[in-house]
Amino acid sequence: MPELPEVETIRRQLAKNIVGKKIDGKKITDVRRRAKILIIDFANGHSLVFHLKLTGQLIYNGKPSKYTRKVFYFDDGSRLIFNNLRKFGWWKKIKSTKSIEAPLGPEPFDLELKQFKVMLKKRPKSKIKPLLMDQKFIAGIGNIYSDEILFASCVQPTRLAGSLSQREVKAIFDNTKKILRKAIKARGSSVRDYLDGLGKKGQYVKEHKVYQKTGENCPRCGAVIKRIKLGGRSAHYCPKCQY
DNA sequence: ACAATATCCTGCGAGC
DNA sequence: TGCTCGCAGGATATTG
Repeated sequence: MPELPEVETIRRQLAKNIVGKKIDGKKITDVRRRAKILIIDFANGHSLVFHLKLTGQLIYNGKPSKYTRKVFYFDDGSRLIFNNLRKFGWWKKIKSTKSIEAPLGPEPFDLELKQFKVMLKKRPKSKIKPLLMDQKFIAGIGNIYSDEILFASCVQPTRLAGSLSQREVKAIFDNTKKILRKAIKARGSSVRDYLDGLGKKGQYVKEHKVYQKTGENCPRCGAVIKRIKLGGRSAHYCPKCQY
């Protein structure tokens, strides 16, 4: 499930390989990421935008498979394949990315603690996990990293934003950046379908403490990891050392 | 303002 | 073996 670290990994790899090349005579000037959306900019101001959703893959010089929905060819003969097994992902060509970027919340790495506190104050009745996953609230966090961030912060996913202590808010803020940073270093989490921009698996699954660890022992206190449904999503947490 | 649910789609593993 | 069922889930629309 590509979230911020996975899309950022792909972005970096693609940027290295395709900036300066051309598709249909149009020169690529940049490869950007906003939330979980990957953006390829062209010199004429137009962009190709991709959302990988659950099972999307963007692989530079990848070998097409039965799930390859689109292949982009570059002027040097290299290519970019877009795989989309469950067809939730999408891509399109647009003239401006403004309308796509406008509704999204701030990027975690651009965020300051003070601002984060103000954001939370506006949503006191929201449960913290669904809130962290709300792209209009903060960009790029999905089911995996929200579970891991809350575990690291010792906060239960059902806690209301307004009930968090200053200390807990700071922990969530710090752990968000820390975990996302570490996950990018590991090239993301290949739980099932995700592959990076070169077709390789991300290594961050090894660092998962609670995500999909239902029934296993908490690495911090030994209690049994629990799974609950929250807004149609599964939340994994330790009932003993997350409060 | 918030929660819960269905929806899109396909593969996989469990259970019978 | 081969069926059915539940599950995985990002974002959105809908209903409560």
